[in-house]
Amino acid sequence: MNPDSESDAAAHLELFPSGHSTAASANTVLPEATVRRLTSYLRALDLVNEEQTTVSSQGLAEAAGTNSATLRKDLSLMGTYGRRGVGYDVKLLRELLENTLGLNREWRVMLVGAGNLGRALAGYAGFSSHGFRFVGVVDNNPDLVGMKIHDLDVSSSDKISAIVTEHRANLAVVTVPGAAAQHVVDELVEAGVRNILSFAPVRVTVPAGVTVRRVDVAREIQMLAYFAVAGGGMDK
Amino acid sequence: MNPDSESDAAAHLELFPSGHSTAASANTVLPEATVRRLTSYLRALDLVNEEQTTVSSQGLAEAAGTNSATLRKDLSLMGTYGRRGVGYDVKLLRELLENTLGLNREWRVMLVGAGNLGRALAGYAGFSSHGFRFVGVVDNNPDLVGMKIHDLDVSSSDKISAIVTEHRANLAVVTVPGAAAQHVVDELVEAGVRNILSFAPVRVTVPAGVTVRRVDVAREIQMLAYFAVAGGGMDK
DNA sequence: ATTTGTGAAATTATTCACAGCT
DNA sequence: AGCTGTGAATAATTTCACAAAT
Repeated sequence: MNPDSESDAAAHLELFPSGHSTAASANTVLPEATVRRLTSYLRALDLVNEEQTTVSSQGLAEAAGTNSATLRKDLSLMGTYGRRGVGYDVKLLRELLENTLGLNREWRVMLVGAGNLGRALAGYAGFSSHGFRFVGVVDNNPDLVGMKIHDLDVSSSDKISAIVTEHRANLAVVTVPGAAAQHVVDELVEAGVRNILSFAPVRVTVPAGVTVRRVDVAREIQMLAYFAVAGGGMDK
Repeated sequence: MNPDSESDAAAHLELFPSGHSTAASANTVLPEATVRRLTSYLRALDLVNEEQTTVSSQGLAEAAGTNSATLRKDLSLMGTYGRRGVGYDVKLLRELLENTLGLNREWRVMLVGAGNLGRALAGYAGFSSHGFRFVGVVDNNPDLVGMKIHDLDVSSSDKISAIVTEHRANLAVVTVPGAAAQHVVDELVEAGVRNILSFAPVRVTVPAGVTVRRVDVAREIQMLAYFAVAGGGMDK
């Protein structure tokens, strides 16, 4: 199973069950590890020299923190054609990655939870530059309702459904405490949201067809602690 | 290589190179995937009934979102002994997990970046409850210097080294913009910090022996977008 | 009667290495 | 000569399935 994804929506069937899966094009779902690296490749593309119109698997892989064989395998899964002896066209590759990742669409994001974390995310440039636009913010703290966060009015939490509908939100970011998370997610799902990024430190359950990805900060710092102790990065 | 870890410090040698790696006890470094799940098991333990003194691999795995075989394999890597026909002792298992993950130590955490994200993390209860204590906060925004964040005074960024030394910080959390990240990390490393959790959206380079774990929020939302599109969770 | 611990099998992911194109 | 695309080889991880323990 998928370690960070909490629904079955990401665990997919092979659409060409038998042998001939050569150059799968956009039909097969890519492995999660590959998708993770695709985001790195996209970011690494920003680092290539402005004048450079082409980039080698070697060069890009280094910037992205992998090796060239992995990169070529990854790209070949999307049916990409670089040019032998030359490399990959930078512009084309960026488009391919953006299309594959679904960043060419408009994602209308509903933010639930307007605390420090929510505010940090609402202001994060890395979202807006890739098609993610916040269309609504709610919080159940009355002190926050009415405040403005990056041009958006904070509404009361009982408006979730209305706002999702009005702005046709197709993605939600949840930054509420663990105790509130399941309830909030239920409401979002009920309102029709099928894609949720949750920062709450609990596992939530959702119906089939809904994907929840979780960012678990506590887990990350715990894993850091483990490798520090096990790997000798612990002083005294 | 390790997808989320940016130094070699987490990629370790097998300490018993040849065959007999049965019941590895605390000597071998665990696979990253196992460590990730250990954090889930620890969290799932909080969900077991107060009166329940023992838990089965089946029950705990379900709460943690895996299957029982994986859980038993994971625990067996730490040389654990549950009791056949009975299960695992809840209290003992929690201790084992905390010890293994290094959560029984005191982690003195230096926070660099006191923006919304930094403040959110400084106030996050999930840290303090597992041995992570913030000992200093710096920011290079003069407006923030002198402010208090959860009992800590925000200092100017040029105090990094002094504060790390004074409080013997052994872990740092970095929430600065990408452009500042490498510089900040260099200073932390120079000051002796060997374990860094970075939220900056860039890859940083560090000397061998220093571990950087990165939490990349942009990546997570992009991956969510991919699975939404590829998996049919995209309306219209 | 349960439930662990673990070899063996199956599956998945990564890396090698080189033929084939430019 | 340089660099991709990809089968084949290797490595890592997960799952099966059952003997051993209580």
